[in-house]
Amino acid sequence: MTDSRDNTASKILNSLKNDIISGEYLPKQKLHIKTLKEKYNVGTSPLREALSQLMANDLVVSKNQRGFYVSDISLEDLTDIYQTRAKIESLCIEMSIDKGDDYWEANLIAASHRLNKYSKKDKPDTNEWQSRHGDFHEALVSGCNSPRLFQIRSSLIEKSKRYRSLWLKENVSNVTTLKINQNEHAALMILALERDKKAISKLIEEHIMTPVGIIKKSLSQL
Amino acid sequence: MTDSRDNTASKILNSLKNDIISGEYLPKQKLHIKTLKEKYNVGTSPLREALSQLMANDLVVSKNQRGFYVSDISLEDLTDIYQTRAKIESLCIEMSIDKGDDYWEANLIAASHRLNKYSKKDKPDTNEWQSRHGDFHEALVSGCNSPRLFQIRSSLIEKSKRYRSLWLKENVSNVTTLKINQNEHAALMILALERDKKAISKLIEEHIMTPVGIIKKSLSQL
DNA sequence: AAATTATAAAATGTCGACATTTAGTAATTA
DNA sequence: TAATTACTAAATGTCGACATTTTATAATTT
Repeated sequence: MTDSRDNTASKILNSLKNDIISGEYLPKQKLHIKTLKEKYNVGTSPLREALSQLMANDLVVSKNQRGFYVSDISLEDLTDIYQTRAKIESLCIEMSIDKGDDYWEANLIAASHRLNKYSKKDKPDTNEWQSRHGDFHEALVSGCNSPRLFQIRSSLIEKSKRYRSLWLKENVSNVTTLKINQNEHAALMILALERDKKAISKLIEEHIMTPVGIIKKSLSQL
Repeated sequence: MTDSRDNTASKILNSLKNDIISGEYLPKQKLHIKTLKEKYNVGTSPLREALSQLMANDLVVSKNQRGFYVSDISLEDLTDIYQTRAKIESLCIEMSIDKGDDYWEANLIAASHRLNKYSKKDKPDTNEWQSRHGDFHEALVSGCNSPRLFQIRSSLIEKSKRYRSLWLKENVSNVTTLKINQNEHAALMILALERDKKAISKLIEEHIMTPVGIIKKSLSQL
């Protein structure tokens, strides 16, 4: 994972990012330079460089002479993130339908199969299910073939994951919660293969917005 | 502009960013730490922190132990940037039409008027025209009311500006070139007020893609 | 002469130290 | 007692120095 050719800043960037996304550091939490230096075993410069990159990613904010903080969250931002994500995802899929070839179709069917099989399992592992779930959605959009749009999509997924992590922290993760929209996935694949842009746009937006209500409820109780 | 409360990294970040976007530093050009330190009169740490943020913005890349470089450009990326920008702009406008109120309409009419008046001027200043042009397009999308989507839009505009700067460097900037799509602006406003999503989407995408052919031609000659 | 090796110069990335600012605590005043 | 002030401790942001790596140049070998 971490290439030894990478410099120290690159090395810790991912750890730091994951720790924020996974909710180990809470919103608004202060990120003490000294503490982080000890935790990640690095010097000042690489650490600050990593934090600088996270600032550009909106995961960290800094006030001059008052250090770094995990960026704050809000109900408005939660909605905005997910809504934007839904629109972007819809856009990606529409472009996929326009441009997607036989390989895109085949790949989609394969990913769908892998997700389906695992969803029927007796004692499924959450991480594995999430991995296959992610792959399925990526297969849906992979035909759009726009690096820049993918980048936007990834960045939004990261930000939304942060909200979901905070919700999962409160509510013990159970796969059944994640499986409720099982039939939606089947419908998405069918509509994709039928190249029904209008219908799939509507469905994917709803699909993505599904967790918002639940997370919102959980967050407003904090 | 630059707040004295800001730290050094924040201060030079904008200068550095503008110098890259405006084409003062060319694609793939090496950014020597020593040279930059002298030019911007700063120490190592703030400079590297600013460069780190620009890395996250895809304007700068770094190879370990081989320093920082201005990120490369390509015809594919040019197309991708503009195409993505067109889609995002279309999305913003559609949302504006859904959500936009009387203030949005009024603001749009005002911005259109300012652009119109200036376009008819005898000896217009390029910067002033560009400013009013930018304001008009911003007025179009301002009703969408999604900070995250705006952020994406801004970031794409920055990246596309870089391509346009490189083209302008070759071809002396003349306002007439920028004015050719005058009537398109009028049409955009009318369609916005008529709330014709389908028609305005089509037009805005074409409008944004207009310069691509010209810039492409210019770049492939380099 | 071409290719390889050895040497010197330049540049990078990291660290620790220092001055400055902020935050926290005790002392003073009203 | 509450509020203000003075003081101490902690933390930040910046700099210059140093070890390491890379690049450029010269010397050596085939």
